[in-house]
Amino acid sequence: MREQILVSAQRLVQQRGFNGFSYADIADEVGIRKASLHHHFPTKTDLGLALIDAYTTQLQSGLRHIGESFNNPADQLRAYVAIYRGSLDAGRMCMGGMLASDALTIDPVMLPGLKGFFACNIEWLTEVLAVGNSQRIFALSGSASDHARMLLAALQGALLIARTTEDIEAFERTTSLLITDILRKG
Amino acid sequence: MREQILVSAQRLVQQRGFNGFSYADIADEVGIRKASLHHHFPTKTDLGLALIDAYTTQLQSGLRHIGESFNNPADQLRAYVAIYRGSLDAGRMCMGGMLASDALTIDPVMLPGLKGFFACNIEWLTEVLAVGNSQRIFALSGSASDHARMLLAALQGALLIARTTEDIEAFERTTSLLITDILRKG
DNA sequence: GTCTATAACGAGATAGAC
DNA sequence: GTCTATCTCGTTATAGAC
Repeated sequence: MREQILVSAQRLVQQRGFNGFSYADIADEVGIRKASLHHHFPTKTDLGLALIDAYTTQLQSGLRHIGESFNNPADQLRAYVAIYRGSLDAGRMCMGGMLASDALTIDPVMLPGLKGFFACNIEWLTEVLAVGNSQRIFALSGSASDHARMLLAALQGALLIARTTEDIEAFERTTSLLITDILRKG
Repeated sequence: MREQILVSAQRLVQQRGFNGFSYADIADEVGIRKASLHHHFPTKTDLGLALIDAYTTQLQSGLRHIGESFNNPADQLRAYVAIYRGSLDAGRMCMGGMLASDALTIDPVMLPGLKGFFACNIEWLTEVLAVGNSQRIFALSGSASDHARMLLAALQGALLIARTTEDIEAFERTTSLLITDILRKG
C-alpha cells in the first residue's frame, strides 16, 4: 500500500505540482480513506521526502541501466534524453523541476533532497560528457560540467514548454539540436 | 489600485506560482481587505488573465527597448539573457515558466495567453538569431527557430535550477556557454 | 471603492473504534 | 491498517452597508 501511495503521489506531483494535489486525490486513486494515508505518511512533508528519495533512487537505477546498456557516450546521452521524452509522452514533468518551481512554498526540509537530485543528474552528465570528449566523440566548447548544467536546464525547460504549447515536435527538434551541437562535426 | 494589485500579484506568481498565493497575501501587501480585491478582479482567473496580459506587454516593451538600444544581434541576445539574470537576482522566476508548471491546475482559459507569451519570445529570438546568422556574427548549427526554442528552454530551466541550488554562478556559466556556442568562432 | 460579515468548500491533520 | 467522525484553518467568493 505504501508503494501504491508513492506511485500515485509521484504521478500527481509530476503532473500538478506539490501544491496541486491533496490526500483526497491519492485516496480516490488507491482506494482507501484520507485518514488511512496518514498512517503511512503522517504529514504531507513526510510524503514529499519519501517521494524525493524514491525518485532519486529511480534516477540512479535508470542511469546505471544506461551505463550497462550503452558503451558509447553519445548513445548514453541519447538514452538520457529519451527519459525526458518518455515523461513528456506520459504528460508528466520531471518531479525535480516541478518541486523546484514550488521551492518557496514547500517545507524547507525537502530542499536538500531536491538539490541532491539535481546534483545526481549533473554529476552523471558531467562524467558522460568528459568521457565522450576525451574519446573525441564529442567536441565540447566549454567544461564538461558547464555543458552538463546547460543540458539539464535545457531539458527541464523544453519539457515544461513542450507540455504547455502541446508541441512534441518542437521538443524533439530542441533535443536533436542539443545533441548535434555536442557531437564532433564531420 | 488595480495597478498595485497587479504588481503585487505578479511578484507572488513569479516567486510562489499561481496556486502558491491567495487574495489574503495581496490584501496584506496593498493594504485593503480581501473582499475589496474582488471589485477589481472578480475571480482569481480574471486576475490571472490580467497578469498574463500585463506580463506579455512588459515583455514586448522590453524587447522593443532592446531593439532600440542595440544594433548588434549579439548584444541584443546578451540583453535578453540579462532579463533572466535580473529576475534571478530578484528571487523571481519567469511568470511564463511558473504558469507553465501550473498548467494542469489553472483555468484553461489562461492557456492561450500563456502560449502567446512563449510565442512572443520565440518569434523575437528567431528574428535576432536569423539576422545575426545572415550577418555572419552567429554561426547557427540549425534553424534560427530551433535555436530560439532551445535558448528559451535553456534559460527557463537554468533560472529554475539556479534558484533551487542557490547557484547564481552556475546560471552565469550556463548562459555564457549558450552565447559563445552561437557566436562564430574567432 | 472599500468595508464587515459570512457563506461554502477543501485542505491537512487527529481521535478513537474496529 | 483501515475506518468514521471531527477539528481547524485557509481559500475563493458573495451580500449588503457605508
